[in-house]
Amino acid sequence: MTRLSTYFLPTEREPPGDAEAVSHKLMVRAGLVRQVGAGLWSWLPAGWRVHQRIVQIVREEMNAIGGQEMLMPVLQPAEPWRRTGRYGIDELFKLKDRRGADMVLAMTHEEVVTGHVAAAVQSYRQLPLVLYHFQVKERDEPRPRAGVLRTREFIMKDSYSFDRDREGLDAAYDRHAAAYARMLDRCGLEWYRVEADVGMMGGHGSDEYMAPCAAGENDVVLAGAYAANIEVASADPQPVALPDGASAPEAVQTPGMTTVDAVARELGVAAGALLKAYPVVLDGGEMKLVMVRGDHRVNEVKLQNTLGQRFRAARPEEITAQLGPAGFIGPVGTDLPILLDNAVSNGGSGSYVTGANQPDAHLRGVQPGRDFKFEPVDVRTVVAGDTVAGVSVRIEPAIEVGNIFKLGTRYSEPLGATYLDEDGRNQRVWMGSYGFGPARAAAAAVEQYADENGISWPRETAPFDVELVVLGKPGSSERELADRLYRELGDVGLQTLYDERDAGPGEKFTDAELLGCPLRLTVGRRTLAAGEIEVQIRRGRESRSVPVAGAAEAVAELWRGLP
RNA sequence: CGGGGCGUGGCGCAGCCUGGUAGCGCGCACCGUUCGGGUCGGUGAGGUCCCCGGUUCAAAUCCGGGCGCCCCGACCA
Repeated sequence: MTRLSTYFLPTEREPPGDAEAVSHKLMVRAGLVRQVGAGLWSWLPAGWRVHQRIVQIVREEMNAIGGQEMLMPVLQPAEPWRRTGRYGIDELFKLKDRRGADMVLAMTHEEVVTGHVAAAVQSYRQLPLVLYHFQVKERDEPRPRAGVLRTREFIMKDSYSFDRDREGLDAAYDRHAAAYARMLDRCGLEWYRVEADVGMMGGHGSDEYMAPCAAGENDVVLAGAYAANIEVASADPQPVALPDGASAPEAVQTPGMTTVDAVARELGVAAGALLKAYPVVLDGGEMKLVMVRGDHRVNEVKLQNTLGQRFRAARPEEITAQLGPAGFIGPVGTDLPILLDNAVSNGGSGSYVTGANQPDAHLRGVQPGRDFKFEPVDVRTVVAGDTVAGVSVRIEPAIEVGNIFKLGTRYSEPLGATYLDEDGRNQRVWMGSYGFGPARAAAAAVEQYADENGISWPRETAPFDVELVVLGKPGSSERELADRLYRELGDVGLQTLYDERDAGPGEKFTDAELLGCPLRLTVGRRTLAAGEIEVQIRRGRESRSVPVAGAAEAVAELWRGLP
């Protein structure tokens, strides 16, 4: 129960001059957050209420799957991070204590939680376990952005599952997925679960929870039941018109034409009828030639996963030495291993244009298989126009609000988390980790539901259930009734923000719609004459009236039916 | 890390090019007015012009260096 006249809710008429994202502008204007430095934010009282509500939803759903809440420190010794090989991560904040010991500020808590389990768990009888906490994470991001969407310090729920084996992990993972679906629904978000990159750490599977919105930093590929992060998405390519084949490749002069567009225009063929060469050098020094359609782009994450090892783009002098001048290279006549993207058709009657590995020349009439040997791969980035099972893909920006990950023995091995099974044999613990960002969930809700008047919170995450606005001068009969209604709203369990400031109606209405509580009650002369109170539903701004008698209960009933 | 931009009362901005008493709107304080969509009038407070150095009789303004912040890209265990 909160009176606005004494509440710290500094609203602004103008957004920060440097804000771009809707959530950034509105969360600052509504008085929810304030910036302290790049990627560093304070949560003011109303904003913190939102954060706390989301935390509580997550807590309830984690407890429902048997999670046990605990707390681990942000400041940690560096040693376990060295053991797991994560000390070298650029984003990891590193510091020394007064004795000169190396310390880190944790970006996640695998090292510490696994250490506890390693020390305390000896028997299969102590497994499985799900441990979690809400704790500050520190990440020295190269580029914080968009208000609280990408920050250097943020609170995350991270949970960790510990099981005897892969089957146990799979079950824990599935339980988390079910919990995540419930918590995201309760947060009122539109969301997708998408296949994600498991990253260089290997691992056994990963899904991301994405909230689509304009300010999102990730692209998700959607087609019917298919949903994947564009980093790992696969789809069937849009068809392309190919020139007829020839009996053999024929060289054509293309002076100075080093781009796909220039060559396609000169030869009068579609960009997709060209083969683009992307030479890469593997960790061991071996060079391979990756080929994709001219209208496609190599997806480095997919290529990484295909190669199964680190790689870098070849340097111009390496390209010249092994193939030919950059801009004119191709797969014909080279001994390099060739990886050909699946979007390139082979076996048909059509043919492609490629670089000739000679200055100012391309080859046309090239047919994969006949003119060069290759290994088929899927390494391109999905584009609009592609299809999955016949359905055209949509590509939408989205915010990652959660990520679940099958770690396997990635951490239990270096940190020595083992147990004895029934036969007395030492076995490694199988782990999963599961993150969720309440701040991002809050920002995503702002992004998804804001209108030209401000924020429109989902029912369960709003800072208050109801904002009660009283009009009329201090001491008027409206004030008296509103004071009573304020108490009654509390009695029926509604969290209410009471705007009893000595301010004009316009200012109060504007502020209420900016803050975006699901319901706004107005006590004023106009409807009071008819024995009624106005209730505005923030989302859609539809207004209706309830009788003064029994108003609080009627409002509570209305609130329960909101999204 | 590459590219671009910004830094002037609490917020949003002008002034800088062409050096000469620091301005506007909103907000804030007080008085009156008004009370269903940021009402109106009056009075007033509030600024190391990001920092350091240089040029100059004189620097918010010109020059050099630094710091901070934003946007695009790269990156994002």
